[in-house]
Amino acid sequence: MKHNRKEQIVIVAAKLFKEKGYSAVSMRDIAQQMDIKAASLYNHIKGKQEILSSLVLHVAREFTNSTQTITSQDGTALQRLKKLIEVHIDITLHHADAIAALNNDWMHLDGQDLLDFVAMRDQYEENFRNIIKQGIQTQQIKAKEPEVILFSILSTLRTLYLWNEKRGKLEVNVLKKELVAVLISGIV
Amino acid sequence: MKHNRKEQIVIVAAKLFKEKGYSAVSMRDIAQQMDIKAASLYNHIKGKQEILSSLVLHVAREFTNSTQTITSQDGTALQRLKKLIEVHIDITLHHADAIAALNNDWMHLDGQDLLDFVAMRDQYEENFRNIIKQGIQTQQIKAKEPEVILFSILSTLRTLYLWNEKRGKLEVNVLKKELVAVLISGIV
DNA sequence: CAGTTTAACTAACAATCGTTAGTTTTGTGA
DNA sequence: TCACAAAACTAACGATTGTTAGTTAAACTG
Repeated sequence: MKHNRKEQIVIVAAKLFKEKGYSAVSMRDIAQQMDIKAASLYNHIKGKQEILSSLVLHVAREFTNSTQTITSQDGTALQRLKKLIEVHIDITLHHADAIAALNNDWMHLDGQDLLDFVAMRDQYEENFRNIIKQGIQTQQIKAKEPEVILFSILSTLRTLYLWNEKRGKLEVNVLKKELVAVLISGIV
Repeated sequence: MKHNRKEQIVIVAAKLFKEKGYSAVSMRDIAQQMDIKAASLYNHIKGKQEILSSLVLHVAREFTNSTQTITSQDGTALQRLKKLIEVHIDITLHHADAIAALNNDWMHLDGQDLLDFVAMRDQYEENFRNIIKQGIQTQQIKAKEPEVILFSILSTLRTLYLWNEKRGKLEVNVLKKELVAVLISGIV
């Protein structure tokens, strides 16, 4: 199966990108990890850039789709915010390695891939921002600066991929509950 | 002044590292930004690695020193936590570019520099963790999992360098107040 | 002004980079 | 078993990497 082999390459590459970053990982590094020679990779992929864009755009699309689903359903701003956080956690845990590239290596995308990614990322943040603003309007959320809240929540979620492996992994539902509580209700 | 010139190189390099990451920035890139040739850089520095370690270890030491000052002074856990957050914000705004390398490129340090950095980082986190645990013991902090709180707060602080430039910079004291409020008291 | 250091330069090095071409091995289906 | 496709291989390419050697111009120091 050609599909299968390409996926293997992408998965292996993601792990290496996570450790050293896209630029510091060579095609020979990836090949070695698969017990083949670098030239053999090109039977399955067009080049290094394709590995990165497969990795990044695939997860970015998942984020985009999930958010649109949530905003199309009804519920209060706070309910949506909770749902958004939970979905973000799900995607993160399911694509732990790819998230690293999405966070740190997206700027090495080129051409249309870069434009597409930035557009999706902006749209995702805008969605998040609107839900927060809506929560402030309906007085479910008390703080004044929506940007600070957006920043705080998104930073935490985007860095989750690092902490989840570092720390003896909590059960998913426990993690969700704790994290939602801390992000929404604070700690005091 | 030799010192001055080296500092200039480090500052320029930090800006480039922030944009593309350590590995994607060549000595020729750095030189071009300073309007000299790459070979001329070596009149002032030993090599690329020295730029990175100057950058990263200097800021890491600032974090370490500040934390030790705070933990040596008295105050409740919550007061210390607030102070810690405020100092972290100060250092971040004062070394906006270097923070990027500290967050994303520390793994490219080598030898003793890498060991030193990891040790300082671990110690910093351990300090943070102890203050949170102390807050839970004295019941100033209500949440159960200290690790989730530590993760949430540190993630936000470590990503601040990205948001502060992106967003029309708030006045420092406003930013501190808002951020402390969101991180400590939540948003509902 | 003479002497010396500072900091720039040109040229080149070995190593490594992503990638291509051409060839051989492996596996599959008739 | 034979034919063909898939997937590995070797060898090499031009470009770029960090870095060194040797040289020259500018700037202090006596």
